[in-house]
Amino acid sequence: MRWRGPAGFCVCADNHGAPRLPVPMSETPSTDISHDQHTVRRNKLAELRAGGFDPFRANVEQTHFSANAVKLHVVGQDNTVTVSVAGRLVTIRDMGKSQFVKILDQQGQIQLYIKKDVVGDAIYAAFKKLDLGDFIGATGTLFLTKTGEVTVRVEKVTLVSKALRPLPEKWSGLTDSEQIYRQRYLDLIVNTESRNRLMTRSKIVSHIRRFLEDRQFLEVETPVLQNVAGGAAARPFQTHHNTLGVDFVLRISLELYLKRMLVGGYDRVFEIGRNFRNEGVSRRHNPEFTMLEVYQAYSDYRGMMTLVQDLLRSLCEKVLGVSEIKHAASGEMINFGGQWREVKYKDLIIEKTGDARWFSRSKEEKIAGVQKLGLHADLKWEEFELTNEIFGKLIEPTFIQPTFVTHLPKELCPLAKITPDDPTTIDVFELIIGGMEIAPAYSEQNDPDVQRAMFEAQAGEEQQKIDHDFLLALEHGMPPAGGMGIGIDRLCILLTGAESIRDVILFPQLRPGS
RNA sequence: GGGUCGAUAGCUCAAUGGUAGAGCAGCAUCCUUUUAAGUUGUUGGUUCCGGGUUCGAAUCCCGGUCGACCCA
Repeated sequence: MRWRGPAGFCVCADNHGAPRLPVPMSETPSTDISHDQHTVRRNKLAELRAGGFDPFRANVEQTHFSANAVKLHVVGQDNTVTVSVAGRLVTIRDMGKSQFVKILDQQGQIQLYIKKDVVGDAIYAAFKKLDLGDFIGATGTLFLTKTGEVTVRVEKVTLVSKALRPLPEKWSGLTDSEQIYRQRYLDLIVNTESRNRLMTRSKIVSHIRRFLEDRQFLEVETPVLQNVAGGAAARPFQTHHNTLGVDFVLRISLELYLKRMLVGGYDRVFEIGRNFRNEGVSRRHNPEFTMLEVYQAYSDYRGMMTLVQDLLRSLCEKVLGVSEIKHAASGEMINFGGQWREVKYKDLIIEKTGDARWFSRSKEEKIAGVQKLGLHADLKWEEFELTNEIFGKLIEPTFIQPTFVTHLPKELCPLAKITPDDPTTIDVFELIIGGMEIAPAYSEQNDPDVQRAMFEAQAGEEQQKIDHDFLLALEHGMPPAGGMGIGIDRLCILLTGAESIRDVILFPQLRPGS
């Protein structure tokens, strides 16, 4: 049954149902508040309600998103296809008795053309009272304008939701980074680049899921609240469960629970989940960040090499539609084709230090060597940390093209298998692209006794941080496996050419505003 | 945690110790194919907050808040 508005409303003359734009009952400007846009809009809202019109409707017909609608137009056949679109009013070009306006929906913008003699005086007058930012629904036919833009010739139009605050300036958008992060929704409305970048992130994550599922990997979800934060070396956030009366920490890694899944017989598993590290905030670090971890039984780190190459190539091709991307900082093109470079960690260090016997030098000699390279050497650091300073500061940033650095010192990760012919290194790789660590992968340690010993050595005086429940799981037997982690945020920085991790996170962590 | 820089109208930005301005947005006006539409007029300020210096502070000094970048 058709809804009929009370007197004073404009209901469309057609028989399609819903009431359309309201016609204000009276002009009621009293004091001049024209400078205060919020008040002006509140007054318009009150006028709508006083007229019995709902400024926040339940729904409106939407047959097409903007880009899909535009595709329906056939050149030379104007006004043959009818569409209903909906979105936020972002541009108004008022020409008196007709207007071109644009609305923004998930796919972008579409232009609408509304003519007084098509919709009638009352609807047209009401339409003129709409504000930038309001949500409207419109139905009409597609035509091509003089300048060649597919446009909806509006026959019916409905105010769907009133905006009480003005939009940021349409040309420059938002530039204040603080406001961009705190009010991301505004950034998404007015900054097309942000919109596209963050939408690309969604597509990347979605494609990763499909890619892995196609290869028989199962997605699982493991606990965020944990008794022991394992799988990485990082300070955890602490929290408390009231009714259990127990303190928990937020996870810093997905690793130990996913390996329990291998024990449980899930041979190929992955999780895309949030990790939390109570550490610094920077262009490359957010306290909460998203990791992909993948485990494949009966594979090893070399199997992960193939997997990650296939995955990244697939992402470039299917999500970005390219085979190489531009490295934002250097401008160099990163090529994802061919066999990626593979080099041993030790060889890189020896090359950089020019010292073939670097790894048998004393700690004092290593400190001197680090300083000689112009780096800060903290006297408290262990020997492997001194060496790794060279890697992190002088080697890693120079690898723009995809590079597998293999056989890292065993102290850098206690969860990988020792290299059979070198007891000082582990069977792992670190994939470097664009000067960033993108993906570490291991031949996973599955000997419970070796694992316990490595945990104990790493924990030092903090033996309570050892996850004994995980070791118990390993004693039940875990298949050999290759495992890999990819920092999704950094991957998105790389693939979208962003300058900061904050640009690929919808709501990056900030101090509370005032 | 340290250093550097920044915060002015709803938004984007001017104003270098002497009357806080412009564009967009808003308000009002003209305009029935515009593309940052155009036209005429017009409203709008706790210059981040708190102190200080000065006849006088957006501007100089001190402290704080928030942000960006660099370093740890």
